[in-house]
Amino acid sequence: MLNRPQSILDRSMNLFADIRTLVLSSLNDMQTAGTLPADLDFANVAVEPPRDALHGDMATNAAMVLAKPARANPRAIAEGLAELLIADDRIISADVAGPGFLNLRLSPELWQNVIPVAVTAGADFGRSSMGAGLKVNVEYVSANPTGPLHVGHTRGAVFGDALASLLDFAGYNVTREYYINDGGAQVDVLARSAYLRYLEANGQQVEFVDGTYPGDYLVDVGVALKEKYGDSLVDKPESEWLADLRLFATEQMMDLIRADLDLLGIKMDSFFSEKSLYGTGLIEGAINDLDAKGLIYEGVLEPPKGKEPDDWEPREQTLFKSTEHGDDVDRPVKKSDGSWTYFAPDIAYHFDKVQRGFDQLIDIFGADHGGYVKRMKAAVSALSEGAVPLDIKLTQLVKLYKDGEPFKMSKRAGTFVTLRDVVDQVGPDVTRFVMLTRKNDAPLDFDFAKVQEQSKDNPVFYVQYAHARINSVLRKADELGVSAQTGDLSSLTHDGEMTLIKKLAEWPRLLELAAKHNEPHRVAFYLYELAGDLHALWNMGKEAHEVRFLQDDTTITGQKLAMISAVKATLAAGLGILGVTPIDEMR
RNA sequence: GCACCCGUAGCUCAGCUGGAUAGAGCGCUGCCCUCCGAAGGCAGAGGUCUCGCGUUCGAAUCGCGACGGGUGCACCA
Repeated sequence: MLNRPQSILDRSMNLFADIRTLVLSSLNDMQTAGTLPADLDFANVAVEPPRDALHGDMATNAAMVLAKPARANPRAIAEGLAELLIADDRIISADVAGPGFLNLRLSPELWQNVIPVAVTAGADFGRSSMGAGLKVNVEYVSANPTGPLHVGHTRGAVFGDALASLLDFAGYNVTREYYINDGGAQVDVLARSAYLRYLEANGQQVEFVDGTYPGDYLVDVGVALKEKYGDSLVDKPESEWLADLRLFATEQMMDLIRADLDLLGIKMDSFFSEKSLYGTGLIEGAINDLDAKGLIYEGVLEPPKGKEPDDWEPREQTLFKSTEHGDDVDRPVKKSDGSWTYFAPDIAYHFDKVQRGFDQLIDIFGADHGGYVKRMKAAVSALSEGAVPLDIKLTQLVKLYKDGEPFKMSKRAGTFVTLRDVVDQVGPDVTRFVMLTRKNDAPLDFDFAKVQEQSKDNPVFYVQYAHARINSVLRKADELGVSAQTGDLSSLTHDGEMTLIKKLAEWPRLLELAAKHNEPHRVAFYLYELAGDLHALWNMGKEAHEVRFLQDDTTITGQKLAMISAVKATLAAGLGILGVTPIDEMR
């Protein structure tokens, strides 16, 4: 997806960026003319949609931002700037308002011009070169390979995947990665549980005591084990089968997880195994690197405060001086018996990411991992000497409801609702969209009945419906032998049309902001608003027949079809990022 | 006890990282609707942005301190 037709990239998609460029060059002219001092930082100069449409099309805060450093009256700067801007034929009016806002009104042609750009680009409309090909690693899901994915994983999976797509769309070179926690004690538990299912397959009665996984999903593994080993492992001591079963069961679980991800259309670029870090010198290498930086020492930690653990006693162990990189306390990398803590392979894994040459790292964790954020950031900061930023996004809990009642059961897993349960109920598109209609750090209520409702308060339906509506009009137009034409668009001047067109023009800017902040939910909210503007225009057509899309005059119809085609392209682009299929027809 | 996240309309949530009179959906109230083009439309009421101090031309947004809610605080992964 890196080689895009130049013609698309060359055309300016972002009208707000264009006008900002104009503002900046005018400010430069003022410097040349001596109206403004030479040494000014324009980084904070913004060109934005105004909060109130009555104020104009765009507003810039340039005068207010520069007033202090330039030691000048903001309104005076604004007036000087207005004079220069108005000379550009794209600007119809430039009015100073309030404390020094400069409200700009743009020519309708300029707005209308977004239509051919969107129509030509199609689902690539808004694609940006902002990321400049920087290599970003997005690590997400990374669930223990001990069972099927559950709802909590689902949110992380959807969020990570949409974020990866968003960054790709914004011009980053993205790698989607899954870290397989196949090195620790939980895999022993898995192997023992699989062994019980194996015994069961061999006709024995077994009991799942505490510390084993009772879920049905291991039944098949037991059967597969019987096929492979017959009864040769029955009554054998653990030491004879544990290693083999760890491997076997982990592979089976990863197949299960891959199948779960597949249900949501998620394809990882890379799976990284924790196990591969052991016995290969990679952990030692990473710790040595920290040691060489003077960040490893032998010491004794203070007891945890406020918890009064009864079994706590001071012990000397190998510690990482994470406090030098912003953590609250130093963290152990080795246990007192000399073996690695779980943190050590995590350090090695992130060291490996740094060494693979990524410019940025992003980890998606569940909210219950909030406690690891600081230490992971400290590790990456130390290992990369501050060169590689690590952003960690925590996804909050998902609360499931059915008709307003909390919903907790799962047939397959016994104790939790699986990803498959959810997708089977509502489908991948609804699952994905709903999970993205909230900021990642806000809890999410997911009501099975509500998300399938066909009404305005269901954003999934509302956005899909807009896409289908456009499609239905285009189909009808096709039957009438009329098609979109993007040459002259001067008939599109109605308020409702201009509102819609201006919303379209915001898309490239919004996309870049969403990518900059790693917030895919902004795309979902934008699509809802865009769909709302389209539906509003449609409804206006009941009264004002001149805004209906299909008119007797085929020239005018062609222009309107171009407009809704542009909306369709934008919806497709946005839904594509969210990983939701735009539908052509409501059933 | 400490750290992180959150606190915006009756409810569920946005609010573009400091801008103008704080928005949407639901719910409520009142009108309208059988439409190329079903799964609705328009309007209205509803706010001390938890509270207090501070930073400045300007704060829901930034800082500090309270208060309230969530999560986490091991040699577990």
